[in-house]
Amino acid sequence: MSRICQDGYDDDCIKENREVYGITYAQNVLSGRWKYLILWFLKPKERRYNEIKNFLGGISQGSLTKQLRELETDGLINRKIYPEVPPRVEYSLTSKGEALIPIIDLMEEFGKKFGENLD
Amino acid sequence: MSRICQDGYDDDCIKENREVYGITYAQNVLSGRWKYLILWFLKPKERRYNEIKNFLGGISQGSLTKQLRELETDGLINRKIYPEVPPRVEYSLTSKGEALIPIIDLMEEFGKKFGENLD
DNA sequence: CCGCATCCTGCATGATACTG
DNA sequence: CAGTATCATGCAGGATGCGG
Repeated sequence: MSRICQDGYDDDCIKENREVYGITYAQNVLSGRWKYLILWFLKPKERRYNEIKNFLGGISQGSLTKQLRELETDGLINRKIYPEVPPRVEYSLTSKGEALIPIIDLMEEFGKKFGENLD
Repeated sequence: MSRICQDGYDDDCIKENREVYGITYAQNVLSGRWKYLILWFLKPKERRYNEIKNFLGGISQGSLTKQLRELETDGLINRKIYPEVPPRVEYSLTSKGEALIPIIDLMEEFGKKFGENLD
């Protein structure tokens, strides 16, 4: 999803969205098909690139790398490179990323309670 | 954002995503650029179509109608038509929609605490 | 093993015109 | 006022091939 209110907005949008700025910000850093699941998967412990990829199943390498870079840029995850052969890279939550976990947990509860089948 | 795991998934994706099914479901019903803000705006009381449109500022009529229909189809909002001239339509949260409010509130808090400027 | 570069496609959204 | 219909478009994400 593209970021909200960067262009084409009018004064009402500016005024009103300042009130709900936090919602828009959270939505922006979480925009992306796989980010909720990635954060959820990193919740218990750090994970390697291929662990995440196998967990997500359907994601392409290009997309996974992109989502991980965005999460890193937004300060939600750490990326640690181990100079080994073959290379090893481990991802983990930052404190900012951990602050999103309650949101994700609530979403999980909501879906368990209200979710029907997706098809 | 398109719905996750409807096609092209492999067995891992099925197996693993069942664990996090709720997250995916919540993400699906909330997919759309304006839905969080619409739900937040409906939180205090029911609102008319044009109230929502003015609040959001930048949205087009076509997009707003589409998002409202999706929210209605997913059972998050009610749509009440008053047979007047000119016509009046009021939208309000269902109990299912209200169940999402804690999530939105947490996102607002998160953004207030961690958000930088969007540009 | 963990990427990056490139190309391609679908879909969400916007723009615009029209209507009961 | 609250839509519907149609068309245009930008961008997220997938596919594929190559690289340290």
